Amino acid sequence: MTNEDQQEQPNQEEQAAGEQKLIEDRLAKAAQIRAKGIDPYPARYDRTHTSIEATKLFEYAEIMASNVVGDDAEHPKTETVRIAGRVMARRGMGKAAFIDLKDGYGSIQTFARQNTMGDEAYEIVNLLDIGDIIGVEGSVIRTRRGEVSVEAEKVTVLTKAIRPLPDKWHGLQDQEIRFRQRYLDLISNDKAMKNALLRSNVVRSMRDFMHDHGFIEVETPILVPVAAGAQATPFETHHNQLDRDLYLRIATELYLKKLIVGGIEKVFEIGRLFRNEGLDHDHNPEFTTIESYQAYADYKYVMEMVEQLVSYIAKETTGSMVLSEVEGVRPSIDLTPPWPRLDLREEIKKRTGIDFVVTRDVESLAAAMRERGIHVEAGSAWGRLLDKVISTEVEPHLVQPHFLVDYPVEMSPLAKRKPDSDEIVERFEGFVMGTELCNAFTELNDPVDQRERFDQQEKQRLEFGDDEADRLDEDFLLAIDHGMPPTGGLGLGIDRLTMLIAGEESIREILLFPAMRNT
RNA sequence: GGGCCUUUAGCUCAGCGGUAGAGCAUCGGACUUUUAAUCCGCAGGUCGUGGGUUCGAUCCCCACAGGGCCCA
Repeated sequence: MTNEDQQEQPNQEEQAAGEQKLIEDRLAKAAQIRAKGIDPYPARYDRTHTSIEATKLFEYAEIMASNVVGDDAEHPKTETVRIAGRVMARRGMGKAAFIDLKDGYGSIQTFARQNTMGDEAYEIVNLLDIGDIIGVEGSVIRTRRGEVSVEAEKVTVLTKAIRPLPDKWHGLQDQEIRFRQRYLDLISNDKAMKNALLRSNVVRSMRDFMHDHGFIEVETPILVPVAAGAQATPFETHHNQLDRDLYLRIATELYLKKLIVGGIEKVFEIGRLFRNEGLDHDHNPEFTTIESYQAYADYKYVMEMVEQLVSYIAKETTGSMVLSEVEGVRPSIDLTPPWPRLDLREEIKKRTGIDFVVTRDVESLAAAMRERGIHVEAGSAWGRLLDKVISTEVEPHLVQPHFLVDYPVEMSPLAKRKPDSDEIVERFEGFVMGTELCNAFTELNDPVDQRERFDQQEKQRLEFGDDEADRLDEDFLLAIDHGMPPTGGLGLGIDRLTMLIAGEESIREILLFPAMRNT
């Protein structure tokens, strides 16, 4: 180690300033540990208990001891345990020290005394820093101040950290560092860890639900020749050997429907989608959805499944279908089925007076919007304008869970028309807290109609320069030419669902590594 | 794309025309039951970057970059 040499050169040591000084101090301690013949980065440690398990073990011992008479009753202690974790705080007192240890499950205090450990073994305690990862072997006791603690017989350095942790009291506040170095957020802020665990539990309970309902989980291509199945701008890439341009998928929809054609009658995929669009509090260029398709079901069936699924996940992850109020963010949200179904046309009429069946062309809809002070983006297609009306005038009112039902065909190129209408399709979207949670419809399985809808989208791309218009996928049309049974399909954003359950307002609090600009 | 706020020690934050301060962490010392340990002492900063105004800029102005919040 060169830093040992540096230690002997006071000039260099004095020159080391700021962060570099902190690092050098810690490297010097690592060298001192090595000088004792101890590896500060050993390969493994046979932990016997987590912090939580060790605490429970002691509490049990305490209860047992309360039934006996004598010294054991006054000072209950457990068998020897080995715990491991990160040093979060140190309270040194010369020949004794208290160290707060945090592991992946919780925290526990350790108590090191020179006369318990022996003079030589205790020296290691003085070489510990906040942030180091250590193992502690000893009995679990309760200190005079009442804290359950592992009384160290042996302390093992498992990893010497050479950079300091954020402030132990204020945690990590800097949002930029929280997102760019999420590990620091996880170490310092309990909420970050809580959200990470919640995300995992949401996905797990979602999988459980789908499997319990007989769905088959699949994985379909992420690199695709046509970015179809949704209205969004894709990321582009290139396969060198095939010398072929490819795209990152913007939806899993069309591949999953091919599997329906193939006879997998209940199918779902949980996976990452990529959309080349801006970032804000609820958009990230990559995000995770579940899409599911069920043969012989229609959108009404899917609606019931969604409210069952979402309320089940809430119950599994929080213990209740009623999400509690989050001060300054939202009232309590009751996800208990059934959720009210609102006819889209009626709801828009109620909120704005606009009847989209009457204002059926761009000019009249734009005029009606201007009349009501709704911003009209010049050159927009009719469907885009109506989407604007819905998102600004209707969605914000849908704080408690609701379904908006029956959309105009222009906005829904993959959905089946209602039997009694050429203009309306069997589609719904679920809303909670004023934002879209899911999108679902009875799938269009008429190959002739489907081709016309794609053509319509292509026309929209040309006429209105709508880069996000859905793309014609011949391969998909070929598939449904062979016959796709009547099918109900669903797409639901998992990050947004987790936001909802967590009571977070930003998707960046849920994504462990949200997209960031270059530094 | 537009507006507003923000960037100062490793972390959390003050300061706002006369080239910087606190708490925690670090470092040295005392301390064998503390838990934001305590007590004494030291050290640590191109004040986001680049221009400009000024005798003098962390502070005022402009541009750029990162972050945040609104709007589109």
